This record gives sequence, structure tokens and C-alpha cells, in this order.
Amino acid sequence: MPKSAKRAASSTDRRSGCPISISLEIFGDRWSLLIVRDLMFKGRNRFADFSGAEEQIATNILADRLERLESTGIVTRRVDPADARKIVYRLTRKGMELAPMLIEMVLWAARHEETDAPRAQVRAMTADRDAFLAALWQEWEAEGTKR
Amino acid sequence: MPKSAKRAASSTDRRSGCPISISLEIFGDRWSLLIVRDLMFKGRNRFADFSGAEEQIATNILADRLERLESTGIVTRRVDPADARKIVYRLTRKGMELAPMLIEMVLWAARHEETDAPRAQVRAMTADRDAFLAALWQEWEAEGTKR
DNA sequence: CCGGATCCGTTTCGATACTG
DNA sequence: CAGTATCGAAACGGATCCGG
Repeated sequence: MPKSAKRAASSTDRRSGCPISISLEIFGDRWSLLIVRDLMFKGRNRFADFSGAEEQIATNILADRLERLESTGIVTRRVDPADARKIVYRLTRKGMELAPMLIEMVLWAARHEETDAPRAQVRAMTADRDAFLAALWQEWEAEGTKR
Repeated sequence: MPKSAKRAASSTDRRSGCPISISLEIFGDRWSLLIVRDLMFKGRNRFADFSGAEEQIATNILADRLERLESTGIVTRRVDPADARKIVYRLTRKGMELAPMLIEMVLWAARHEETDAPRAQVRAMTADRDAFLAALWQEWEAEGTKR
């Protein structure tokens, strides 16, 4: 338990600072936000889903990032009630509230880099962002209530 | 020149992919967005300004990130016309267009973590985001035309 | 099988000293 | 002022192993 203890310590003794700096302390790396993306947009919620994603994250790194995201209150981890062998990860409300930032990130990249984002989705994000967000939340609520 | 050649190659042979993944390839690390923040919100535009920031980035890392941000078209680097000994960094339009994403990042952190963001600024970002953005752009234009 | 943990070679980071 | 050079420390990443 030394690892999680260390994490807990480092997250509690955080002194206040620039919001961007604090954000980057939490998810300022190559992988954390990809996991959030998988959970938020791609309906992935299991360890193997993430490690099977196109970006091919190593399992040790994945385990570390999931633990970190859990300790910062962005994802939760629990045993699948339908199959005790499986673990289900899920975004918290705090995690879901990263959606606007991720949407801006998608739009920026779609405008400036070559991406495979479907035109339709990009248009939906820009033209009717509120509806897009509402749908995302609704999906999230549904996931949470179904048992 | 081997270094910049390598960068150029790796940025040209990029195949299209998920916009979030591509964004994180560009600025998915602890430092890149802090430099953008300094340029965008804090009026810093010189090497020593960045390295003197509260987060204390090492000079070699700073040099590397500036080079990377330049190669991806987010910042420009040029000699200060008023003082040939000095270098001035500046955001490109592409770099400025990261503003909405950074604003969402600030708002998320302000809501969920302890930050030192002034209440007034946070309120300005939420209540009148368009005006806030417009002011940012105006400042940027002014910086660009003054010689 | 699933969700990791461990091992280990390689890459990157970061602090400091130094330079044009 | 705006960076390099150096070098030890840390993180990464692939492969393999393991417990339930």
C-alpha cells in the first residue's frame, strides 16, 4: 500500500496554485486524457478496453494512470455486479465535467491538424454544443442507474 | 540541425488519428501548455520570463518545448527589433486558438481544486466568455502590430 | 480469462554548471 | 540573455508472470 499512500499524501498536501498548472499536475501526460476519452466518448469501461485502444498503452502505465485518476476523483473503480471477475471503470461527475475542455481540444485539432474525427460529429459539437453535452450526460446517468 | 530535422520529419509523417490523441502528441506534457499560458494570459514573451515562472521549468526542457511548439506552429520566435540581443516569443493564430480549451481547463480546476485564480477572473470567463476572449484577441493583435 | 504486478533495458526528465 | 552540456534520477514500454 505504499504507493497509494504516497499518492494520497501528495494529493492532500497540495497547496493552491495556477489552475492550469494544477490541471496539468493531474492529467498533464500522454495517457490520462486518452482514458477519459475512452470512458466519455467511446463507451469503453474495462481495463482490456483501454489497453486495446489504438494508442497501445502498456498495461503497467495503464494501471498507474487508472490509480491516479481514481485518487484524484476522476474515475471510480468497482467490481461488475453482473460478473464478479470483471472490473468496471466509470467517470465521476468531476470527470464528466472535463467534457467541455475535451470538446474544445477536439475542435482545435480538427481545425489545425489532420484528424479522423467524423465531420458530422465536429459539426454537432460546434453547431449544437449544448445538445451534444446533454446527450453525453444523459448517457452517463443511464450508465449509472442500470444495474 | 539533426534535431530540428528529426522534429520536422516526425511532424510531417503524421497519419491522421483521433483529435485528442493528436493534441496530446503536441502538448500532452507537463510544460507545453504552461508556456502557452504565460504567453496568452501573463504577458510573458521571453525565455527568462518562462524560466522564471513559479513552476521553475529547467532551461533545457524549456528550450526543447519552445522548439517543439515552434515546429508545430503554435509559437513564433524572432529577434526583438528594439534590442537585437533579445528574443521574443509570440503565439501564432493557431496558438491563440487554444484559448477556449485553456479557459475550460481553468474553469474545471477552479470548480474542483483549490486554485489561486482570482474570483473576478473566473466570473469574467464564465459570465462573459465572449468578451473575455475578444479582449484576449485584441491584446494579441496589438502586440503584433506594435513595432 | 481478466486485471494487473514485476522485471529490465531504453528514453526522457530535471538540476546544475557552463557558454557565446 | 538565451540558451548547451553533462549526468544522475525518474518515467516509460515491452515482455512476462501471477492471483482470483
